[in-house]
Amino acid sequence: MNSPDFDTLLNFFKVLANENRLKLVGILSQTECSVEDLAARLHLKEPTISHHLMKLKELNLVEMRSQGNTHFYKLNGDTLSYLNKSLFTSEQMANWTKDIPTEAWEEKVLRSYINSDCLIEIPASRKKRLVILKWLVNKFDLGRTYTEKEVNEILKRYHPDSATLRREFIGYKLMKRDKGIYERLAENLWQSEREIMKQKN
Amino acid sequence: MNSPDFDTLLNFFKVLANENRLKLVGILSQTECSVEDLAARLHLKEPTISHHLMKLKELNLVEMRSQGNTHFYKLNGDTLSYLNKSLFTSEQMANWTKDIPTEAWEEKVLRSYINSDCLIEIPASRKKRLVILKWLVNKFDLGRTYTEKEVNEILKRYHPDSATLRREFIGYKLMKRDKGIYERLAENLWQSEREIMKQKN
DNA sequence: AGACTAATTAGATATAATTCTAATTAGAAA
DNA sequence: TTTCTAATTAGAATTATATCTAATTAGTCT
Repeated sequence: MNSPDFDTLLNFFKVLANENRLKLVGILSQTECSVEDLAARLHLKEPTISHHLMKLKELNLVEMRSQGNTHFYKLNGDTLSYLNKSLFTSEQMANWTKDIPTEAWEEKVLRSYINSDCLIEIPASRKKRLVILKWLVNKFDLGRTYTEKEVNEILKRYHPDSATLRREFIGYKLMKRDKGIYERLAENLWQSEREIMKQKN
Repeated sequence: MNSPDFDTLLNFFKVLANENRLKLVGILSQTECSVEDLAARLHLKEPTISHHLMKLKELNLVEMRSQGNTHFYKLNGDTLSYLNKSLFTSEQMANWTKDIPTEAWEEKVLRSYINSDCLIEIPASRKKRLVILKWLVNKFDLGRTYTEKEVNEILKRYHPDSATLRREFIGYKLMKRDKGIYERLAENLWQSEREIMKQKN
């Protein structure tokens, strides 16, 4: 029995996020009831109760049994305990976000600072600058070295202030410099975003 | 640590019964995020995110930490697991209904068939008739016997058709008859409502 | 068959929730 | 100080939800 997906769970919360429906669940957990009876207990009209019971039934939270004209409803405890079982484990919640791209914000930053592959301006905020620098450092090959002149030449294709950008590469640990020779660093050596954010803007 | 009450739980469902808020919980369970970042990921404006985060914060579902201008939010896992722990036990749910009177429907029936202590009409439906008869049988003392004539006299105070009512007392097992002598039966000997409903109207 | 009962469906209205824009606040940088 | 940035608050507009009355359906009783 696998755990419920995002939509099922959302639906579950929506159905239970109503005072009278939650009370219905409470009542039906104790006893089997007719629509008329439930209407009297909650001081609502029968159509309203029917409407709520429909929503509960769609989720299999209640079961119905007919006896003549009367429809008796009761709780389906199995469904409840199934839904209730470890809904909020980390893995479970990670699943909900699987269709939400993590890089949405970075893409937005790139779109707003880069026009037809050219850097319009160097962002003032440290966080946004990192996004731009990560994009720029991709223009350099991994595993080969560059002289300062070479680095400047490549950077100038994107922005005139190559000196600042070159210095920032070092500051953000996207590149290392040894005796005037530059080399791109692997992603796992970069300063974590978390570390960067601990500093001031 | 006692379990949450009805209102807390209802609030919990209301807060989680929203697609974007549930997604926020999902994202924040994986990583700490700024408002700006969350807005980009969910394609919503910052004020909207702020608004949702407020609701989550009121329930202690998220925590906030400031760093300069930026507010970083993350999930408060403790609250989640507290709320998630055995919400739907029978005892728990029984608690929700403690302020809902069980007899609401019976009272409604009484109100509609009895006017200033007089029975307007004998209900056609078996279920409602039982309610009326239970009310009527209270007019007789427990532990003493009545002749048929005495029973009729008392019943006539409430409704002219005493014969029918008297016969129904026997049918519903609210009274017993032995050689023309009637006696009221204790409640625990009555036919259960469940039994009565198994019969047709 | 016709009358009655309980439940449901349809449609209208009232209430609540979501989301936006614009204005405001608080902190950081120039 | 002034400017900029990120977050929040206020207020309006859209959208969704809950509830009711009236009409319909299905089952019973006479």
